[in-house]
Order: sequence, then structure tokens, then C-alpha cells
Amino acid sequence: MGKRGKQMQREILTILRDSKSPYSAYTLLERLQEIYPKIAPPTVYRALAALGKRGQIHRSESLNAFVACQSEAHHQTSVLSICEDCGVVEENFEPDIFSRLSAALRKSGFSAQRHIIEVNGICASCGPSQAKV
Amino acid sequence: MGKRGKQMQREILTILRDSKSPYSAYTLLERLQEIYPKIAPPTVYRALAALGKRGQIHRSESLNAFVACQSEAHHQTSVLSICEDCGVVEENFEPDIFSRLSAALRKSGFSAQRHIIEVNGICASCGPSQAKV
DNA sequence: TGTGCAATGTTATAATATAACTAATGCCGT
DNA sequence: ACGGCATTAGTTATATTATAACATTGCACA
Repeated sequence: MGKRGKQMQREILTILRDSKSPYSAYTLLERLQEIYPKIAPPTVYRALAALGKRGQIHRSESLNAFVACQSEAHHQTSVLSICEDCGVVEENFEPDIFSRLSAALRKSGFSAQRHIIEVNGICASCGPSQAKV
Repeated sequence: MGKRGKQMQREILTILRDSKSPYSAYTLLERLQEIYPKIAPPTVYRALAALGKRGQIHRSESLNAFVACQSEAHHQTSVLSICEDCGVVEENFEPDIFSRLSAALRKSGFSAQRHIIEVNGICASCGPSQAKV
């Protein structure tokens, strides 16, 4: 990875960390074009791929969008909870669930490699017990 | 829903049931165009939406593709296991996992509405214990 | 019959993602 | 430092997935 790639990755991480809501690749592209007017989609996708491989960002498969990893520490697989109301995506660590899932599938001879768990719903701040503004 | 819509839904279900691998909307479109040469994407997407709402098909969010529901009986949420090798997608019913997941998220005040669980890996037929052809 | 709503058809385009090629960069050995 | 090679980044074009917006059809019911 050369300097430019690293820099793009840093910029993207900064943008994503400033936001609890996910960014699509093309929204990121627009943001980056404010600074680097000429960059094209592959630049963004390459940076996203590198960040993803290192576990620094997560991709929501159901939203086709990206969030910063919230736990710099583990980089372990996580459950993404997605609030339908405010759009906030949170990372939840539930190692039990992943191991149970792998175990359950192993019974049918399936060997799990990558788990995708996303849950749509209503977050604590938007829930019925909270006063709406 | 008029006659034409129902018919499209039947055609799509037939195609998907004949295949254990997922079909993309556009691959379905091509198949349908063999019979109805003039149909356009919205026709397919409308039929897919209707089938999905009734639980007769499932959409893999990570593949952007569709499979027939394998259990005409329940239409309950399921875990999709996706073989990286042969591409076969199986439905697995693990009600425990879904309730645990909802329970775990509820602890942080999140109220779950829809679960997406997809697991990539190697299926029984492709696994190391099986002779490769 | 006519009129109004829901379903379908049609056209166009938006949004997401990658292939394929070129240019630049960095690195290694001399 | 220099040439040659491999990796990274830039560029162009295009593939893939999905929906908006409007026109048309057809059916229910006054």
C-alpha cells in the first residue's frame, strides 16, 4: 500500500468515525472529492476493501453501506443493529451467538467461515419508552 | 394483484424451486424473457416483492439474489448458509438463535424487528471429508 | 356506461460495484 | 544513482442492481 492509499483510508476512517450512521461508497466519494476533486469510485472501493480486510470498518450488507468499527480493540465479528427510525448502526458483541450458529450448522455438515448478522429494529433512543421530540 | 402479476410470481417460484442456487433479479429477468420477451426490470422486482412479503422467497442480502423458501410450511425467518464452493444456499431453522439475539439486543434497549443471518462457508458436499470429483 | 382506483407496462435513470488498462511509484540489486 | 520489476494508484468504461415517474389497461361498482 502506497502513501496515497493509506491517506484515503485515514480520511475514510475519520469520516466514518465522526458518524454513527453508515455511509455509502458514493457518499464517501462525494466527501472525499471535496478534498481530492478527481478521485474515482475504484479509489474509494480499494480503500474500503483494505479497511475491511483489517477489520477497521464493517459493511452492512442490507444497507450497502459502511460504518467504522467501534471497538478498536477486538476487530471481531459483530452483530449490527440498525435503527429503522434514526438510522444509527451499533456494533454488538455476542460471541455466544456466533459459536452457537457455527455449531448448529456444523450438525448439517456445514463449516462456517464468515457470519453476517444484521438486525433491523428500533433503538433505545427512538423506542416507545422515550419521549419523542 | 392482477392475473399477470400472479403469473409472473408463479413463473419465478418455479424457476427458483428448480434451483438450489440463488438467482439475481436480472438472471430471472433473462429467464422470463424467454417466454415474455418484453418484460422489464420493474415487473420482476414487483413480483419478487410480492413473493418476499408472503415469505415464499428469501433474499440473500450478501449476494443480492433470491432463493425459494424451502419450507412451504413455516415461512419463518431462517439462517441462510451459503457454500463458497458450489454456491448452494440452504435454509436453516434456528429459532433459538433468533430469540437469543433479540434478547441480547433488548438488554441495550434495542427492539428487534427483522433479523438477517447469513453464513458463508463450505457445505457438507464440498467439505474436506468428501472426495472431490 | 362511465369514472375511478389498482395493477401493469414503459421509459428512463439512479445507485452500487468492478473490469481492464495505463501511469506512477517504490523498491531491490548492482 | 540507475535500470528493471513489482506493486499501487489513476482512468475510463461498463456491468450490475434497483427504482422513480409516468402512461396505459382493466376491472369494480355507482
